Amino acid sequence: MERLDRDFFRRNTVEVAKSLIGCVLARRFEGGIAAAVITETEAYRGEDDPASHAHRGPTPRNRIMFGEAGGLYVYFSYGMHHCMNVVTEEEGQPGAVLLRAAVPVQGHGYFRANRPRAPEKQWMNGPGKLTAAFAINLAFNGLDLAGPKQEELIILPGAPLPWTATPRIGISKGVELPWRFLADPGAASGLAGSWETQ
DNA sequence: GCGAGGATTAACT
DNA sequence: GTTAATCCTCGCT
Repeated sequence: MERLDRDFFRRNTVEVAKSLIGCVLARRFEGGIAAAVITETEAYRGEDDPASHAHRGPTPRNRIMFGEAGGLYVYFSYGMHHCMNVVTEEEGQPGAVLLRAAVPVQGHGYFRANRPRAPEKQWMNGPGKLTAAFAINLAFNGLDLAGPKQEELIILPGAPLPWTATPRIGISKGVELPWRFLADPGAASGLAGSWETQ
């Protein structure tokens, strides 16, 4: 199956965030592949979005958000967690979709190894947990998910899932924008058993 | 150079 | 429901 290409990501950030629900995040580990269906995303844009890291213009940290669509923007937060985003919009226009949660569908052993203390249902039901399960860290910042060369981390198209839009979580500004998208629990549960989001 | 705060999580009471 | 953990980034001096 072919990965999502740059044209998929080079669109309005909110549209990409919706479209990613149901798509499959796939990671190549030594010896095999692990994959999970994306069930929760949030859209972050630029000047019009006070909650976005890109709101006040480019900095060394957020420069990836201003780059080519399909890039991976990883940042470190609260002294202990990483969060991963996919860059959207035309180059020069900031935008990224935060991947917040997913349901494992392949390579459970890898996820279990990366989340040794958590039960399966809580392996990746939050942004920090998702990056932990996929072993994503700052070394992945700037990785080109749409690049035909790299095989470490890609996103594959999946069956579209019904979703709901809600306000974003954990932010103090821009709280009124309904830019969080989460798969309908019923639809997601058919993929790999029940799941829940905190 | 310094200080504040953060797109969170897990372990408490 | 409350809070500690923990460190990078940014903005200001």
